[in-house]
Amino acid sequence: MNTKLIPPQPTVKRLSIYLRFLNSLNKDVKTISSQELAQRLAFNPAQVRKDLAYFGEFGKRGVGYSVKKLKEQIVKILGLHKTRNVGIVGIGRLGMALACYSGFKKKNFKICALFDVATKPLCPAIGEASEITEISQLPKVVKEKEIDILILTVPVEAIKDIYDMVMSSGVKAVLNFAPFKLLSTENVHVNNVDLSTELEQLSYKLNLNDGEDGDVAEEVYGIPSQLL
Amino acid sequence: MNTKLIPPQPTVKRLSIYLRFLNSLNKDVKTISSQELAQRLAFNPAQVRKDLAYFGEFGKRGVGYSVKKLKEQIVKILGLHKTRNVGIVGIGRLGMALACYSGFKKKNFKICALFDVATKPLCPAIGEASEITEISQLPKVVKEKEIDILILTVPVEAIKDIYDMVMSSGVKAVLNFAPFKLLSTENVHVNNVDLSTELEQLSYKLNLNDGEDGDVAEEVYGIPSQLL
DNA sequence: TGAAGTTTGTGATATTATTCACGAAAACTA
DNA sequence: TAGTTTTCGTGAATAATATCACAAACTTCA
Repeated sequence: MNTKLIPPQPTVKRLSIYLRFLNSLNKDVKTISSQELAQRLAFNPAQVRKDLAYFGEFGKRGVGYSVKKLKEQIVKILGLHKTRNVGIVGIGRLGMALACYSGFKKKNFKICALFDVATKPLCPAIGEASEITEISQLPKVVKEKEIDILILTVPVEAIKDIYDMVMSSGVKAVLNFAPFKLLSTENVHVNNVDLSTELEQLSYKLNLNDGEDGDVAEEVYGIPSQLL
Repeated sequence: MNTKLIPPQPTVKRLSIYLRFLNSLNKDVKTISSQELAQRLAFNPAQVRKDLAYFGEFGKRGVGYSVKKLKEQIVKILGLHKTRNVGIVGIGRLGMALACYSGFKKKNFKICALFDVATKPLCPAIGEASEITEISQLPKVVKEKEIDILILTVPVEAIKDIYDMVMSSGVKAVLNFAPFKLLSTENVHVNNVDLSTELEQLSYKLNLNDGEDGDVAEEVYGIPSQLL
């Protein structure tokens, strides 16, 4: 086995996707092959096997992978068995939507602080963190509540004001939704999600089709209706 | 020049990022070099040049790129000069947040229909599409309003019910936020955005740091405080 | 038991993407 | 004008990622 090698980032990304799919499976599916997994998710079977083999030998030849065991392994690899304390900075519509999203709770992400410049009316659905903390308190609260991850959903104009505060707060990871690419530092790992970029990708594809005909050939498409 | 070649997807993704950065620039910055662009965005200068060279020769040797001209070119490449009609399916918190997000309007994405199972109270900020259409009307409305892109923000349980309707509606592109990977077909290009996956990536990084010490070396970090 | 059928794990190979390195073009300097 | 500096565009080299292909391990069934 090649456990010593550093797994490539794409592999880690796919692990999330595998896990999500495994979780959606009916309870009576006890075992799954790389073939089946790959087919459903439009990956290559060898790729699935290789991804998993980076972390150990989870499969059984002639059989496939035990769904239960595989889920446990991926959870462990991704560190999802540990509870992570999450704070959200900028409680607009998007921040609120994320704060209320139940999917996070299920995966051990615990929203435990909400930061904003002003006190705003809160949705009642938020369990843990039911009030808004003034943003100047951020460094203090990050330390007190041992927040691991900050989600930034502030308007882009506000990014500059809070950047230094966030990066020096002691938080180890940041998920930034503001349309402004924040760079990782030695101490803080930043992931940028840009919703506009996603739409723009689609626009590009549409534009290709508009322009010239028959230009989007040779792409491998999945099995449309096979929704599980 | 190598205009004939098909540009790789990563290139298209970066174009969005270049454009966003160019737009954030002060008006008096007339020209920018691949060096400067790369430094700010943690890319390689040669990569920036190559990305742009796929589409033409936009730069001037010894000078750099005209910011104004470059913006225009990228807008054209991504097809952002054309107005795209967008519908949102599933008007929960996230759907509402996207519907109200002003960044889309600026980029010629026009939210012109909101679909959901039930009529819900609407936020007043939405201009164009100020009421919710019952989801069964989707195929009809997509055709009537010539909707190009559907954004799916339905709960994951609802995906199966609407999948066929969406894919056969005549829409050409889909942006799916439901935590379930939808596959593209010959006629419909799907982009999946999974917010949980993003958090899980961070969890993985945190987990690496937790586990063993000094294991996250050799990564190139950007210039932290250089926010423009 | 043994032969046929599956499916894993992985070395070898192919493909894709990034970075280097340098000639050519433009600008600036004196 | 000639020399120096800057910066592009791009072929070549490198690195990263994905796919192929096959031996080994396991199951099934006669």
